[in-house]
Amino acid sequence: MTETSAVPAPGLRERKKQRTRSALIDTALDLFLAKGYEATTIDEIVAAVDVSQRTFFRYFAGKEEVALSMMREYDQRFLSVLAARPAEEPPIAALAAAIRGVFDEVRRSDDDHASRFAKVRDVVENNPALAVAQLRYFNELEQELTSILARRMNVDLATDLRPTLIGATFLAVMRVAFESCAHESRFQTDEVTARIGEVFALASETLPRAWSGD
Amino acid sequence: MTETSAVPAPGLRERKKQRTRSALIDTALDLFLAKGYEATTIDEIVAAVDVSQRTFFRYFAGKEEVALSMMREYDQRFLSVLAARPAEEPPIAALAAAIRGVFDEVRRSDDDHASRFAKVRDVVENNPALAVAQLRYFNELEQELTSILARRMNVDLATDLRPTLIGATFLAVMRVAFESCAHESRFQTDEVTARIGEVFALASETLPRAWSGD
DNA sequence: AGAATTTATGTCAGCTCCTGACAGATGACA
DNA sequence: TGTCATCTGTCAGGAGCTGACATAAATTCT
Repeated sequence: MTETSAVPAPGLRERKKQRTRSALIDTALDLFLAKGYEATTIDEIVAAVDVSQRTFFRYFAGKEEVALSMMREYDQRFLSVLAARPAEEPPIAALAAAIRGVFDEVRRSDDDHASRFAKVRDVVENNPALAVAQLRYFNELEQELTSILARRMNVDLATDLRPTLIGATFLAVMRVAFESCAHESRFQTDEVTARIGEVFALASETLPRAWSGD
Repeated sequence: MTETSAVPAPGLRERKKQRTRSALIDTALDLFLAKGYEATTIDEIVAAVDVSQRTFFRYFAGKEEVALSMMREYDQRFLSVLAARPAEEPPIAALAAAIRGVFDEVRRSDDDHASRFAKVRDVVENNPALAVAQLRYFNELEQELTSILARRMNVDLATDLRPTLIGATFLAVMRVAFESCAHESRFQTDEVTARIGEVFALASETLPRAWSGD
């Protein structure tokens, strides 16, 4: 009953692909949770799903990707929500609204997503290599984010550094919020959104003061 | 004439180690510049230095480390300069002063350092994998930085998120400065310091406004 | 429906990064 | 000089990842 418009019929082939992809993600996450990320080998994952190793690497560029592929989906949603915000809105307000929008979507979606999300955060928090990979994702997100901001502010990225500055500091603040949640093992969406609100308020109070030379 | 106290005599063994370490770094960087990072294999590096592969991995945890080991040294200097700043200084001012201090040191040191620095930035900028590793370094730096800030501000890191916020945004701004330099292939220390100054001024003007809801 | 074409998957062979275990070489120190 | 600690080399092997080619399956065409 999930209807995404402009997609007449997924087709058997496409459905099978989605199924294997999901299977790979789920069993990988479960194995990571059970045995740890490093200790889990790709051979074990593909054996459990009953596909060849080569197939795995056609779906995911590497072992990290399968763990973080979901994050990327959320990032993409965030960006599209942001792009849809009215242009008159000041940058930080638009960013805050976009974050809230994504969490609303997640909350409304099937429990499946929420449980996967919790698993991913759990796995990532307990593994340095994945934390690094997550940094990379944040970095990619930052680039897409700044280009959207530049469009909104109607300036050129190469000559005007303000979109870059705002995007970078915004994501830094978000990162602080997420990490403080992780540090206290608070992964429920309600807790996370609440924390984001707190950190946002704190940032609005702290940063202007700090950067104006106080 | 560089005197680090409490080091009576380096000893032959220690000197040899330093020599191998330096040789590995230099030849690695040169090979990276000549053939590219990915295309350069560890076997080639150790062959050029005439050491076994096993030895390489005893000096560096991985291929990335040899390229970025220098960055880490600068980071350490930055942190120690920061720790030495007077406690009355506001956080951002102390951070700015520490950055300036490190660049002064670099400028005063042998040309060796400067040329290595240029090589490193060149190699890193042209390779995604290294850019990722650099993100990791930035992240480690951030943690050490925030704990120093917390000590300066005399608060607890776990309960007061302000040091984390300030540290994260400060490094974000520095990153913007560095990346804008790299984007224009400006690696001279004078150019970099000048750019840092500009970005700092821009941040002081932009961020307070953005975060106070303008 | 059957043939033709596209596309996903499997197999295999091989490269590179990285590690553990053990043996040999070399500087440190009495 | 001889003992000891430490650095280094060699070997074997596992894990991640890729290219090339063949097979199987789904889509499209006739």
